[in-house]
Amino acid sequence: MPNKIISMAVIRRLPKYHRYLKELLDNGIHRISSKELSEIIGFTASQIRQDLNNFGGFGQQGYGYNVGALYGEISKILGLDKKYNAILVGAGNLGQAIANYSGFRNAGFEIKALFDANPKIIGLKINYFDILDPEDMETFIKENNIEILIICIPKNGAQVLAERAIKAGIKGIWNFAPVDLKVPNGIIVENVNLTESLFTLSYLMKEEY
Amino acid sequence: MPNKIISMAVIRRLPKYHRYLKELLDNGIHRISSKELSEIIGFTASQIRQDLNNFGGFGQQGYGYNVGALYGEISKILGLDKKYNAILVGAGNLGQAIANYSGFRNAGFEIKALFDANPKIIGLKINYFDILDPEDMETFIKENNIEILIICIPKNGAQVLAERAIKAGIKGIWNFAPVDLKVPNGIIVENVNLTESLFTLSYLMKEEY
DNA sequence: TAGATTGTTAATCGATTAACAATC
DNA sequence: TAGATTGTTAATCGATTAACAATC
Repeated sequence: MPNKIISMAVIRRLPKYHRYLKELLDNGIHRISSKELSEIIGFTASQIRQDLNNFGGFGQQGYGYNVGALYGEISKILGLDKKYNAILVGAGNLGQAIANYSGFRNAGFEIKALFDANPKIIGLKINYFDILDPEDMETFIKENNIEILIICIPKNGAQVLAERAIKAGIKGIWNFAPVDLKVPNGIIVENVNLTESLFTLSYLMKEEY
Repeated sequence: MPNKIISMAVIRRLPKYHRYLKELLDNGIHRISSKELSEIIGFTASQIRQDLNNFGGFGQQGYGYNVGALYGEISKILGLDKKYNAILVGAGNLGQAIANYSGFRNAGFEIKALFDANPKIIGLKINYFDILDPEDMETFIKENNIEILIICIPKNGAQVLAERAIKAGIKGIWNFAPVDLKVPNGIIVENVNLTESLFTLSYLMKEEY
């Protein structure tokens, strides 16, 4: 199929549908109309129908959407029906926080090892994760089918690290370093920039609303 | 001044200008045109001029922009010319990672205390932060002029926590709990939803680009 | 002055909302 | 069947890009 191009605006709403549908399911709600969903998720009913119809006609006229079925569809759309192997580089506070968050593993993202340049912790096990030497990263990526690199080191080493991991075969980067990585076509980078987020809060607090 | 309304699209670009201008300054570059900046930041020159002109005419025809002056202007626009007192609730892995990130303090955001419901750590000091009892949060907010609440607890307690803190006087919430908080007008919420970010990466990796 | 580059208006593009025929 | 609600087209709104006069 000649994949229709989906705008980033739509893509960034998908995880929110996923989250709210899960909540509905947990609350035993099995059927919902775009109008009802709009009231709890905060998008317009029209936008919800437009968004979903980018991917297929999941609803039924006169009825609405089956919550479980729609949840399943969106899970598939998000690629959550497969497993991903990941490694995390930079086992500091933030790196360990992310590694230990069980939600990611439950969603199919398995962190296979942590890497850290600090010789004092290389070889240790922290919360069931082996801490390995970054020198050995490429070999590990190749031998363990690692698709995702999670970058939790300061900004200075991030670009070089990314390049090494890409050369070794990873396809996606979840980047917590405050730097815009330059990567070849086909490599996906998703940034989490905490400073940018905090500064946005600061801007909005300054305005007199 | 009857504040012109700035779109979120523009607002979310501001921290990026701030970051790149800082980098230019650090590299000893004191003058830049919108065209040159566009090449390093990845926005069009036209967009850069439009964005900046929402806030003032910071450039000079025939010359471009003075990097230091523009950096100062954007710092002010972001509200970084003042200090903010914050508290963080939920001193787990993620909470401690955020509390210990020195960049925030350097930018004027001071975390005055951590709060955690775990009786085993209440009263302790972790990395210079007092761990306090959440029971005492309201009093602490009032006595220490706390403006920002950082939420690092699981989603279930987040809404109630936010309401208590708002009643006690906080104005902004930096929310790491995967839930959309309902807050009164005038209270600012900035969400960091790691799961949504990871799922976006997953979606993009699934597509054959 | 001549050249460069901004500030700003106008044109275009894309995303959201509205409307309604199709249909369950 | 009648009522409800989708899927989808058309209209609107907003954001980005292009163009150029103003001006340093």
